[in-house]
Amino acid sequence: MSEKITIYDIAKKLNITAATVSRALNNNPKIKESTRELVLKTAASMNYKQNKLALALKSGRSNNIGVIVPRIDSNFFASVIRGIEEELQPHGYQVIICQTHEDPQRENENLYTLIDAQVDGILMSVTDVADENTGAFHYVLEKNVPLIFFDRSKDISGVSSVTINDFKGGYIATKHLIDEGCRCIAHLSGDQSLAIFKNRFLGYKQALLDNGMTFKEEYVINVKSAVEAGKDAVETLLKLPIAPDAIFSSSDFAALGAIQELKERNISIPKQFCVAGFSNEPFTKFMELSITSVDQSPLEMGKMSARVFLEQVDKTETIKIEKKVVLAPELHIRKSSSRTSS
Amino acid sequence: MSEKITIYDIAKKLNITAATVSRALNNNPKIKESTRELVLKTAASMNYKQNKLALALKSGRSNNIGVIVPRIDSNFFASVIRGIEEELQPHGYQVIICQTHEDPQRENENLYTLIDAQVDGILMSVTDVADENTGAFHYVLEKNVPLIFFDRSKDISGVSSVTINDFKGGYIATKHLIDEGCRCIAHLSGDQSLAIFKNRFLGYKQALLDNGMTFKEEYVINVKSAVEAGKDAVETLLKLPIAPDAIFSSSDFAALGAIQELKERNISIPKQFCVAGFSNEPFTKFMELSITSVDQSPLEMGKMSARVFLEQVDKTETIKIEKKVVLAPELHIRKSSSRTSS
DNA sequence: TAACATTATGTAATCGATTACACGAAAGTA
DNA sequence: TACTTTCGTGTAATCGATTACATAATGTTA
Repeated sequence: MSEKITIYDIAKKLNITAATVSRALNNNPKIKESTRELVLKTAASMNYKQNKLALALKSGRSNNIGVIVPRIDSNFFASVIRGIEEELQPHGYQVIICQTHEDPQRENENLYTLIDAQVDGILMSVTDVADENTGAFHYVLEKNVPLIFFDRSKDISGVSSVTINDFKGGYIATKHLIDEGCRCIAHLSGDQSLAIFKNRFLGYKQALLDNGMTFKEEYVINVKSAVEAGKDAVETLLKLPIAPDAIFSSSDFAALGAIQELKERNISIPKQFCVAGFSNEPFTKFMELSITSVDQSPLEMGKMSARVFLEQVDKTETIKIEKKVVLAPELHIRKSSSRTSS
Repeated sequence: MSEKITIYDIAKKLNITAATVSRALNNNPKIKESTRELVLKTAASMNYKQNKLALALKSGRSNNIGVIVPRIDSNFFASVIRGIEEELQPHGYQVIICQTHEDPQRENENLYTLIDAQVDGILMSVTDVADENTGAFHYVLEKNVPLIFFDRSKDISGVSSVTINDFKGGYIATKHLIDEGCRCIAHLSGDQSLAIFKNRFLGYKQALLDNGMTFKEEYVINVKSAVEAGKDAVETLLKLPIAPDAIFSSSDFAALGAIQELKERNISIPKQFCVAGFSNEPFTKFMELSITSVDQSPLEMGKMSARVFLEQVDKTETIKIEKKVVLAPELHIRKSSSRTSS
């Protein structure tokens, strides 16, 4: 029914060559004004649409960029992607989504697939930072495809990154708990091979030390980012000789679980026990007992990553710029830790 | 540094033609076994990767599919996209994301852009159903690109859709409130030009009538899907001569706002007042006073949409199949409406 | 008017892969 | 031995656009 209209069809109709049509459509100054107008009018009337694939093949640029995340149905990653899409759309780029489900092999496959698909850049949040196998990453770099890490990054030369200052995030959350009068603060940490969790932990530790409090290993519990894990952690913590009176959790979900378990045990929040989480998930502010949390400004992170990509893509290919953007975390103080103001 | 390796490079090295290389790589049976092995080995050693753009241009299939949603950072849409990605990834398709921000013009632009980019199919949730301007949609259909609506659909011949039974969703939620002993149930509705909201409303109405209750216009309030809107609605409802004792909200966010406002006024939930929402947003089950809500199984909706696409794409192009898949909603009963069980 | 500059357009290669058709060589058949 | 298949590979067109180079048409100058 609708045959594809190409520049050859236009050329034939006007008794000129495809080259002239192409030039006319691209506003090449060497084309006579009358010809240009004729071509433009004819193209419109024939409902011509440029075939981007042909253009991509010729130019070597697909105008697609790939985004790799552990999973898309998390508020954080979805917001980052939103930021990326909004920033790149005006520049004519389309965003291709890939998920790793925290599987390093999936991550590798995604990288190869995206390069195969000739994307013009890859923005990603790394899944397994500890994995020594950086083959796929170097493969990307060899192809001179800009690679940008956001949130979770890996230390690879030539790769830019956009992260938040997780150390500071851990620090201000912990400092806040101290300021609220908490004397013994526990920490629910995440996978320490990931810099984000490591730094949140280090920020927590430093805040304790800077404020004359002692740091003890047994108050740090490694948890998965899940409600159940938070409950279990509280159970463990309350068995300690000296029970803590506050928790700084590197995950909002674990913080929620902790709160649920504390309530179960009739421990009053924030009076007897304060809790702060990390990520500022939407639910933290919806709760009746709203949860204090560190915001990571995911939308801004996405936009910034996109901007870094745009900078890289314009540069001469031979120059490797390595830009490290670090965004500031922001503590949202809510009921779960507001003794003074409530 | 890393020049792109093409089949011509392999051909030159082996003193054969690119055609033979292509055939060997594609397991064409006409190729001598020894030649095939040689080519495969050489290709591997030269680190050859097929250029998908060239393939796409030749075959007319990009192996990309476009997904258009109002916004990606909503749990519902993100989950649908997750489902789509997981179902299509094994089939070699990449997912391109577009957002409309509820702007019909953006929606049109996205449609044209995706077709320009030669996607093999478009899966979308419609932004403005009332808009009579279906030009972009027909443009897609003329190009014989499979178009599938999910959740929010528009009635266009030749277009398949995957939705949930919103009527039933509204019905079972309302029936549940009736069963809990509520005598006067209000409804927070959404944009009635969207079938999903219209049907939730109709289900609500029918449940009332089927159970000997009277339906009154003044108990139906049109709200935006936002917390504030829910609060305002409660304020309005409580001013009525006979105040309602329950709310069925077509949005979880409005339901949350309603609950907050009711609590503010010291109305006890669920004893004096029951509330049920729609969408089963993550926060509904996290609340201390968890919120009853209708689940739309977004992941399943995404997977199903992808499957419908896969069916369409294989068929001969001339046959227009129009498949309407309707998923069953599921009511998750929680504290905000559990008088009997709690 | 001859010589030259300028302008607009045509010719053909290119991007990288696929594939209908052609063709030579080997194998099978009479 | 002569003829027909079969097999494996080469030739060249194709997908749709861009662009270096060639060339025709027009204008300018001495």
